[in-house]
Amino acid sequence: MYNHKEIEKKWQNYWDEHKTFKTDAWDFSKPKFYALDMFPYPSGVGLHAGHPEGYTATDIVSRMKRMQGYNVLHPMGFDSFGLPAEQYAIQTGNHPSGFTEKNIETFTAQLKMLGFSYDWDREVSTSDPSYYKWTQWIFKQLYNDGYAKQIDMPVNWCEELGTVLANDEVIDGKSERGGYPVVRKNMKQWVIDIPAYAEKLLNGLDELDWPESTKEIQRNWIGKSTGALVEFKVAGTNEKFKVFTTRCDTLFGATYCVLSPEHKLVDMITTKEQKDAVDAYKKECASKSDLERTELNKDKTGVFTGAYAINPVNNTEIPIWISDYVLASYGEGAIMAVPAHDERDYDFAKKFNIPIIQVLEEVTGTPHENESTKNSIVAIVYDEKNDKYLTINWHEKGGRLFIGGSIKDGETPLECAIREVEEETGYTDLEFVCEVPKINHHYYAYNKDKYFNIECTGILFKLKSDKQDNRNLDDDEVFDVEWASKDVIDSEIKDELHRKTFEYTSNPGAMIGDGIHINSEFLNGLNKEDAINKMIEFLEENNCGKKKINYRLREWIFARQRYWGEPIPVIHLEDGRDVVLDDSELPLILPELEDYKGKNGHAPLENATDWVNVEVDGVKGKRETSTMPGSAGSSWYFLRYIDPHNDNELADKELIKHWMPVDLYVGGPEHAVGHLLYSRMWNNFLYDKGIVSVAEPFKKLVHQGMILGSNGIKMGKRFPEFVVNPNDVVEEYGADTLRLYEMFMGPLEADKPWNDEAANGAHRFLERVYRLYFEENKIGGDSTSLEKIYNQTVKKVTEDYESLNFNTAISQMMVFINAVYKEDSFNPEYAKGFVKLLNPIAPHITEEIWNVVFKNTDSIAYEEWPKYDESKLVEDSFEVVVQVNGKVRGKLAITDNMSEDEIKSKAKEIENVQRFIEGHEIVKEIVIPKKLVSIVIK
RNA sequence: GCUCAAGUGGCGAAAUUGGUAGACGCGGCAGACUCAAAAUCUGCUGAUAGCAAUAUCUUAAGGGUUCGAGUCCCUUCUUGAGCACCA
Repeated sequence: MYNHKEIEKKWQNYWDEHKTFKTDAWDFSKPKFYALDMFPYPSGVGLHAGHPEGYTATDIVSRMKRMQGYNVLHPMGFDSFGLPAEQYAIQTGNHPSGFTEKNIETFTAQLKMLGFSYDWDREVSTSDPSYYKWTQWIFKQLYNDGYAKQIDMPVNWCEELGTVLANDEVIDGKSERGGYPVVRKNMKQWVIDIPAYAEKLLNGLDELDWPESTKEIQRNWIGKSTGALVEFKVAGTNEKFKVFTTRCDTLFGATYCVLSPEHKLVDMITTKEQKDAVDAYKKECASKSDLERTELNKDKTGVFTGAYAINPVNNTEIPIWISDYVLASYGEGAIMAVPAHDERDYDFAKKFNIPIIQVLEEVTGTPHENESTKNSIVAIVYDEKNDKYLTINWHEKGGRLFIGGSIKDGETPLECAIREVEEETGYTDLEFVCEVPKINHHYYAYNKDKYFNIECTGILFKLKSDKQDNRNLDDDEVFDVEWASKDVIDSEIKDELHRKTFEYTSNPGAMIGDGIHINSEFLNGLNKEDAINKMIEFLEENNCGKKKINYRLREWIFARQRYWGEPIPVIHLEDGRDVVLDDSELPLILPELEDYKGKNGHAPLENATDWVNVEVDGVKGKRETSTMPGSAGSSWYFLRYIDPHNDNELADKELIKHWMPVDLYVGGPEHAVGHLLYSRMWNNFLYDKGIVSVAEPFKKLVHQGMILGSNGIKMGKRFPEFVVNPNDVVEEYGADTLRLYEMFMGPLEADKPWNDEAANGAHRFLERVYRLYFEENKIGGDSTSLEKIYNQTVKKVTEDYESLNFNTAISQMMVFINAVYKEDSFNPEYAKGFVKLLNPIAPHITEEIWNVVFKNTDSIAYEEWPKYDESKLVEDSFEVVVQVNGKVRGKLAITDNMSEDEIKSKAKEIENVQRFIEGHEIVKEIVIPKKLVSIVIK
């Protein structure tokens, strides 16, 4: 039995005293490797079981890279501004820094207890003035360049928390922290103009080695959409407004416009008659929170303003409505509505009886030369009582169809449909339900030997009664009239036009897809893409619109009415000017307060009157009292680690150039759009300023999964009996076991339930290894029979560490140890090699073996990583599988120099194979070298 | 509703380009050691049938491509994540 407590303490002390993992950042003689963990918020409860997972992953890679001769930067720090420390301060009246320091101490002790190879001399914490000096300095650069600014904007205001929240801190209209209601409110706000970097942030993603899903989340969050601005004049006035649309090709189908209720123009254009209704509606919207707005999103509401807009392409006057389905914050806060080709507009138009004009029709069938054209209908008659549809069955002459026919001169589609149903089936008692979008169909008529291109209207009827008059058929119309269920229709109606029409009638609504334009003058006949381009050309020529790219990404709200954050280094002067502090005045240190709670949503810093009131060049002013959000300090910490004690700049440029980007970054997926986007923006900005050498800070990113309770549910307050505390595991089994087990549980990225028995199994493996080295004196001999498996193990473990597949690396090491047990001994070279392979995962036990068994005085940390001999991996004989018709029927041992024919005949000699091929004709024989023989019989 | 990811034994999971499905571990069963237990070591362990050799079935369900599919294609279901009136 090995004493993990003694051994782990011993080596942790050794690493501390010898500063084993101190990195000389200026040593450029070796290749660099920067392995980074997302630094924790030092809460009062200490590390949970999930923390060590990601930290162990980077630690394993760091330790291997050191042994492979890299100069490794592997730092740790603390994201120490934030709400819990602030609430502690409010409750106790003490300054939060003491609380924070104490928590950092606890965290540090716990991290050391787990044996991570951090260079502790590089520790940073974001609440340390020597750190936030540079956070303020970066803010100042953003301010000077116009990216940090104050704007009047609607914000997410949380009354309970007394602060403004960023979009990603609001979930379903409630605050992420605490779940309190959040309402929209207009306020003057500090923001960072992250949309200015939208294009760079979007393009930068392509080159990154990140999980595809995370890149996709960021792409969606940035939400680029290419479209056009179209300018509408308001009839009878000089007013104009712009709309953003991605579908300017449908402009001929615009039958109304909608302004958001907050739109500037609303009051100016509303007519007297409509004023009361508009005002009431505006009031109703203002009192709705985001939550209520989204909850009600199915049912459209809105009010007509009484005003009309002039469609610039055809000078048609169309009504202007207001509705909260149009958001003030996106695009121009106004839209043109094309109900025929937009679902939301369709719903709205249906509800308020606004006309719908189809300007795009779907194309079915295959075009052909010399087509005749005509207009047709497809009529679908539904019998509600029996849940069946009226069809005609031509049998082998043309299969099953609905009722179809050509529109005669002077006939409307509806009249035609009624006539055709009567002529072909005799049914006359029909109720018209709806007409669906027209389809442009190409087909060949056998009976007439002609190609046709038709415009076809689909019409849906309900059968009112069985009343059936005499049919009026042509001689060649030989078919049966049959009622068919939906299943029969799905399987038997093959004609594309009829299927499509049926689909349209089953879910009536807007036609969203591509097709060719109709009712659109100069766009007629064009597809969507060509029509968009042509329309943009038209708009630009006529000065009433232009191409435009819009982003969903909003400004990053950069101020909180809280105490425990970085002060914003700006003074508001009485004469209206704002000035930013001189570099020499940074850091602007947080003043101590008597009361850390702000009153009625006012920032706590307003209480520090001595600090707030200042004079600049004889002009009185007040300091900004909002502080920066938590995401400020974490947006650049990876740069500070490179040169953490530099007083003159955020980090030495030459060092940044050498060490950036981060080679491996591991952290939870919950930061996909917050921290990971903000960091990228700051780094891109600093890159543009020439301070950082690369635009993208994190080359490779991996998200660790969650460690779930043994009940398969997220650990937490809900099921406290299933919460695993890493301290307990270290106490019982040791840090090496915790590290090994968490890495063995499954793939790093997956969520995995904890299992006490399996953790014990990991400990058993370490015991097994320990005994092999210490108790049984098994080291010695030449053990050539282990040659292959040893080399395989070195190869697999090295590759798996590199690709972060730790679970399979461990499994391979277990296979190796099992083989050694069978062999009863292994030679010193393999024994040493294995200790090195295991070291990154279980550093304490392997240091102990290296020191005591192999009598080394130095740490194993910088020993050379084992190499494998490729030639030892190659087998000289193989077991080949013999398949008959794809099923394994036998196995065959072959040597390397056997010819294909030899293998084939040997395969056929196998008794069990003969049983299956006897009396059958062999159709084919396939030989895959070194893998299998496949015999195909008839 | 839309987008993405995933579904493999009793459990956690393996399976380079399509080529022996279930490596490794947990749990279970048996044996050795022991007065006994624990620990340890050794063997067996997807299901069904059979003394066995072996056969049949089996990677959420159904279909397809292929000599051969966990892997590729289509349809459906389930779970998780993200977005949610983004014009």
